[in-house]
Order: sequence, then C-alpha cells, then structure tokens
Amino acid sequence: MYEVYFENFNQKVPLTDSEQAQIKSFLSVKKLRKKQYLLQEGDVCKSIAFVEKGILRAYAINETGTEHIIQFALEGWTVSDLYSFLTGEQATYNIDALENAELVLISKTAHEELLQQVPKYETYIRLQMTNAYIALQKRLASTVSLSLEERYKIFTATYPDLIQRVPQHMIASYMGLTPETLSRIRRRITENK
Amino acid sequence: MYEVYFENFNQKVPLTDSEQAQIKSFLSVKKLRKKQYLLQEGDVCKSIAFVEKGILRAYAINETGTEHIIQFALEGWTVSDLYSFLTGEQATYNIDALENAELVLISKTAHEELLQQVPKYETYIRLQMTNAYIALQKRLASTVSLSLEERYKIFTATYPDLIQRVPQHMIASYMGLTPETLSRIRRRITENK
DNA sequence: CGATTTTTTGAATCATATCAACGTACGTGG
DNA sequence: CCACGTACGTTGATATGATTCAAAAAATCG
Repeated sequence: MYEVYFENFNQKVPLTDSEQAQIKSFLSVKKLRKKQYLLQEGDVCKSIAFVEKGILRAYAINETGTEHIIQFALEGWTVSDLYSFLTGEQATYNIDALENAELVLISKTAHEELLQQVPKYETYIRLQMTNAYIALQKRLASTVSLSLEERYKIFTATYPDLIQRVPQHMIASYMGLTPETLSRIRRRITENK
Repeated sequence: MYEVYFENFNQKVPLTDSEQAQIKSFLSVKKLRKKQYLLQEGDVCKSIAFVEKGILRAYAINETGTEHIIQFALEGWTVSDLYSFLTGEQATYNIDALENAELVLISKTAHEELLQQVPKYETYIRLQMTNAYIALQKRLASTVSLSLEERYKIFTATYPDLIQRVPQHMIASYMGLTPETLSRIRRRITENK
C-alpha cells in the first residue's frame, strides 16, 4: 500500500520521512473489483484516485449511447473527474475498473488540507498537472494531424502495457473510432510488413 | 502593461502590493506585430507568454505540410510550447500573432525563481495548469464524441470572440478539418434554421 | 482600384461508419 | 470437466460523410 504513490511522489518531489508520514495520514486506500465503479455520471466526484495496481478507465456516454473512453489509468497514474472534483458539480464521466485494482484516494478535504499544509504537495500536484496537460496536448495534436495508422503505432509504442491488458474495442473507443475500423487498421499494418 | 496579467493573477490568487511588485520585477513585455513569430519550430521555447492584447496561435506542421492549430490565445490566455520550455528540447510548435499583440513574458529563470521565492506564484501556475487541463479534456471529449455541427456550435458559443477575429480556415485547422468542410457545415447550420 | 486572401460551390474520390454474419475465446453453471 | 452462452475480433457489402481538386465569388488590404 502507498508504495507506488510515494515512489511516484518522491521521483517528482523528494520527501523526508516525516513529510511522507504526514501526507500518508491524509490518504486512504480502496480496492475495486473488475467492473466496479469508482464514479458514476451524475454523482459528484469525491476523490482523486491514484492507481497502485490494476487499470481504470474514465469514459463518457453521448446522446446516442456510445461510450467514449477519455483516459486509461495504469499503475502510477491518477484518475478522476477533475472538474466535478474541484467544483462539486455532477460528474460527466464514469470511472470503473478494467482489472481488480488497488487505489490510493485523496478526498477533497484531504486535498485542500495538503495544499495548505504541505508545500511539496502543491509542487507535486503542479508537476502532475503540467505533465498531464502536455501529454493531453500531444494526444490532441496527433488526433488532428496524423493518419489512423500512425496514431495506432504511436499509441502502441507509447503504452505497450495497455495493448496487452485492454480489449481492442476499448482502444478503438479511446481513439474515437469503431472496433471494425481498428481491426482493419491492424490488418493493414501487419500486411504492409 | 501588466494590467490584464495581474487582474488574472489576483482573480485566481489575491496578491498584496508588495508581492505584486516583486513578481513584476521578474516579468518583461514584448510587442508583436501581426504575422510575427514568438517561436519557431526547432528553436527552444524561452518563455511563457501571457497575452495582454491581441491574438496568438500555436500550430504544428505535419509531414505533408499541413498546418494544425493547437491553440489560440486571446487576451488573458497564456501560450507557449510548454514541453520545450520545461525540457529545453526543440519546439515542435510555431507561435505567431494573428493581430498586433502585447505580451507579458516569463523567462525560464524568472519562472524558476518565482516558483522558489513566491508561493503564490506556484499556486497561480497550478490553478492555471489545472484549468488548462480541464479545458483540453473537454475539447478532446467533444472531438471524439460529437458531430461536426455540434462541435462548431459549441465552439462558437464558447469562444464568440474568436469567430469575429480569426479567419474561418484557421478555425477549420483548429477543429482538424478542411476549410471547405467547415464552410459546408456553416451552411448546413444556417439552412436548418 | 487592383491584388491577394478568404470563402463558397461543385464533382469525383477516398476513408470510415454501419449493418450483418461468422469464428473464436472465455468463464460460468450444470 | 464439459457445454453453453456471452464477449470479442474479424470480414464483407454498402452507405455516409469528409477530402480533394478546381474554379468562381466575395471580402480585405495596400
């Protein structure tokens, strides 16, 4: 418990043992079985979840009932409906587990207290947000400017774990295309060497 | 000078006069004429630019020579190639002015000093990054899950200024489609009431 | 005013979605 | 442990929607 979280934290912002203990006192742990929800659309997002083990996904459902995966979260990643978490508005995303998972949860009050009391926590969050922003910008840029083949190649190169552990139709959903199309893209790639 | 910047700053994190003066000492000002570059692909991004006046755009050019606009920055917005700024790697984006512009620049050393010396600066940056991330996530979600008509409607509702001040083919580039397609979408929208 | 840029329109082409069917793997209950 | 039902991935035929290329119309700039 907490190992991956603090490994990640220390990598970004080194902590003393006492700082670590202080932070730990604000955190809690949650286990989720495959297919269980962490958050459902319409509820208010009460916590940020850090994935110690397993995979989660955040997805939205549009008017026509199609699921669109916004984000996967593997070990070492953080997931939440940030907008709902920060504003208290209803969540627009669903978050559930694709594998049995172990999470570190930071509640809203814990988050606020930590920001007040532990400067390094704010630094950690700032760095985390910055990295997430840069990654998302890259994803968006590749969405508008690259062919599907290239996008899929980049995806597999960037997240080889996900290909192993997540069904293809979810990768398709994440990329914004149908399972059939992804299947054909994969065939095109393997055929052309 | 600096009015919009500190208005924006104080709105997120209220500053005392002396804090404001301290921060101001790290900032500089730059004017850009229409079509001038703030950053060119391949250079290292030396500063974060806050737009006091005018409009900038960040765009990438792909192998086939097509421009893809990653971001517009109006008054009150911030623009840079963050990845290049933070890592010192070559920039992958170009940034130029669509109108004569006045900018507040934060250099890399200023940014680092401010993070060290002024806790409220870190808070400001954290909030800015968080908002930028949420906005980008919304944009991505609408890209994969909505029809072009809906996306364009949302865009015009969200950024009415941009429609007034930016040529349509750039909106098309931002949305990841051709000028012809955007033109036809606009016609469809006006025709169907 | 003339030159250039921007937007619109049309026709042909290309890529992806859709719908339907089939094969396969998986895990669940009998 | 097997058989069955459900999930998942693939394939084919067709439909839909966006792109491309070309050209003209409209708007903007010097």
